[in-house]
Amino acid sequence: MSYERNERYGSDEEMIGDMAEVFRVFGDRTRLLILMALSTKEECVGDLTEELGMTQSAVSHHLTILRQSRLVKTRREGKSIFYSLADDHVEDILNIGLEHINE
Amino acid sequence: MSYERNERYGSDEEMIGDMAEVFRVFGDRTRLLILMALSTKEECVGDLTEELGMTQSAVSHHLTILRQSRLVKTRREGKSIFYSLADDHVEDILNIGLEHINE
DNA sequence: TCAATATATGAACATTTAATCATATATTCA
DNA sequence: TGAATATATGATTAAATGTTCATATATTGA
Repeated sequence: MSYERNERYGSDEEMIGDMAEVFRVFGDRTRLLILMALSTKEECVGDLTEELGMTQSAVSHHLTILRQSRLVKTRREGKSIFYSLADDHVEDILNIGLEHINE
Repeated sequence: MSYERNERYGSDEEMIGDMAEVFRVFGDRTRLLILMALSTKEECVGDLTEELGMTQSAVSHHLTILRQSRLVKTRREGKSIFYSLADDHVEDILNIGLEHINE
């Protein structure tokens, strides 16, 4: 395997930086729990908060990070905001991480 | 997809924690560069150090982290220690991260 | 055995990160 | 409009992380 520069990136540095950032976002227990919860169904912030047993604020901060990394997308319905995985890549990454630790 | 408990793990908590830890290790620019360098060939610490343009100490600290996470393995040859990727999973994870940012 | 070379380790420091608390911003419904 | 509910945001703090510097531990060959 060789890691060639992609057209979308002006430099390798930039590409590596983005890659590291994505992995860093996955590298948190709470965010993994959120992503796994969302892998079966979309869910609103309140339900996620209850499920995770942490403060609403903490969950919301993590959701912001996940949103900024484009790993999740949102949909508003009345007062609630429903979160779901942005695309199939997210599950692929979760699965490969799972495979790795279960090797 | 559902994330069921694996036999190897006493609890989901433990499994999630391990997964987060693996991703966290990938979530660093320098470590990604090391892993990518090692994806084509084994390499000793000195060469990696030169290639990365950082101090030998910094590189060594990162290598320790990679070793502890079992992402790389080592082989001594005289005074040099050669590092290489531990298994195919490592490249799989790199590739999927690369795919994600190039989506 | 001693000097030279390659690598690892520990302590210190600066930066980043996650959690919390308080509060702001929607949205609904009476 | 105003109260209630759901979510987001900003400041603060404690803990984790990456780098550096100094030094320790192998290994080789003279």
